[in-house]
Amino acid sequence: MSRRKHYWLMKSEPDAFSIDALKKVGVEPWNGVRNYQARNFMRAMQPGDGVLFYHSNTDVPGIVGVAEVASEAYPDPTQFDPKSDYFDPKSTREQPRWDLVDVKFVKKLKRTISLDEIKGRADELGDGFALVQRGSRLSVMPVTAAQWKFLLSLE
DNA sequence: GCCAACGTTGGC
DNA sequence: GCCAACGTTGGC
Repeated sequence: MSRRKHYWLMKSEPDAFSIDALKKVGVEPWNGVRNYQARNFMRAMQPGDGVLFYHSNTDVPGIVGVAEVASEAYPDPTQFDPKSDYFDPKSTREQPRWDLVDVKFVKKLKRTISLDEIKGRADELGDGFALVQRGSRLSVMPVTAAQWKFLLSLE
């Protein structure tokens, strides 16, 4: 089954995992997502989908790079590991709660497309872009092809 | 099933 | 470090 390429935005705190860290390892399992909506978006991902890599909780939050979905969703192993911060005692191997996808480095942007700048372009992005919705804490969200194109044109 | 309490996210 | 917004938990 193939389908048209979809686009996403994924947030990471650079202290925990940055675009530079992804560049270094090449491919990384995107573990630790513990939000059902974000998980469901990952379940909808297919290899080859585009990912905007976003740095949150940092001096200048914003889009810093481009990555690519490199696997279908599969159970996040950290949910089974009692020593992990992401351990979930309610999750079992028979019935895992949390999935992840592998994410592959594509490129680092020449500059950060800051959240400030993105907010300033809200009109061009259209309503309901989850990133700039008040109070939105979603860490994985869909991006339309038009939004993808527009955001990368700002680089 | 309601909702208060609590924990987390993430901008500032 | 603060705190608003939001999701989850658990008592009832």
